[in-house]
Amino acid sequence: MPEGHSVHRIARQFALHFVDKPIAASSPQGRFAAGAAEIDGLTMTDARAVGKQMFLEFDHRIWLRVHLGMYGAWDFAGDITADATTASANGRMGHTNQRGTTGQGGSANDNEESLASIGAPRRLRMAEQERLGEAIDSFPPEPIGAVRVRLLAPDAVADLRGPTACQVLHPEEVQAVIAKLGPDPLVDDTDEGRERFVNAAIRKPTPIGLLLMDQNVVSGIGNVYRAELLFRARLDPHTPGKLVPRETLEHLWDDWTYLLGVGVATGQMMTMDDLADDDYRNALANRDDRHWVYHRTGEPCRLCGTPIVMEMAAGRKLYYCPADQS
DNA sequence: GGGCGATGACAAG
DNA sequence: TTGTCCTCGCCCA
Repeated sequence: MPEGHSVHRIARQFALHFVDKPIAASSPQGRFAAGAAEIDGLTMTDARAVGKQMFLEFDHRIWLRVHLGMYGAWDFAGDITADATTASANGRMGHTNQRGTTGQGGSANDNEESLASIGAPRRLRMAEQERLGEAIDSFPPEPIGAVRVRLLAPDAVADLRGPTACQVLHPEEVQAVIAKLGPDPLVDDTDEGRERFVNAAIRKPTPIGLLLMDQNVVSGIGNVYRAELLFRARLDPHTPGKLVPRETLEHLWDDWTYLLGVGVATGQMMTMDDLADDDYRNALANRDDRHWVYHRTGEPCRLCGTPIVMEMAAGRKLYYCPADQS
């Protein structure tokens, strides 16, 4: 379920608390026993995200590639970071609460789960959303559910459940995977990334609504950001890529860059940032009421009142305003 | 306590 | 286009 912003946040969690630490790897569920054995006892040397994929490096020579797919999740516990999410007037970008700080997280109506800081060792689930769980009474805690792989550092542990992909790769294999992916605003230089995206989209007969979801065209966009980006651009999702003006494609890239930055900073897919501060805060707090069109079938468009339309596109639900996006 | 949908991605036909 | 991977939270009884 996670779109690109979540994966970058998870990679940051690993960078903060697992990189440069020796890792005991295991597969409590058993399905990844062989892979876990390959990295068991090695030191994690890098953690990075490209689009929806995450790559963890061990001893500068071997990588673990993880893709969470629809329902994958990482459960962290121990010495980890819970990011504070604030929507205060001067704090839209949020801030990172390092572990162990007293963490008064922000105003009272913010998301209390995201805001709490981790004083005592706690569980933290990182998937499409982040949820702070109960304190643990011993370390490491027992795995919960079907854990494909457990990565245990001296003071922190990460359990992976339900991934689409989890495999050990050599450096050249990692390069091959990354080479096939479209640009990621947080990985690729902006000008070069924008040009790659535009060139990949501008001649295609494929509808722009499908191109934005194609990870070979641009990395990290999922069903929520797809719908919201198209609405923000007032663009008809059915428009073939070759009929979308270059400047509109450039704008889509720039807006994706912006939304991804907000998402990584706050942990929220906040796409209605041009509301007044009070409304913005309210939208952030109310998860069902924070998007322009996503998941709003039949509800009035926030701009023109026309009922939002939902249709299936390549097996996924596509939401748009038939009046504003025409 | 059962059924269903989900913020992916892929292969098969 | 459809089926499959695989898991969980939510909705409804």
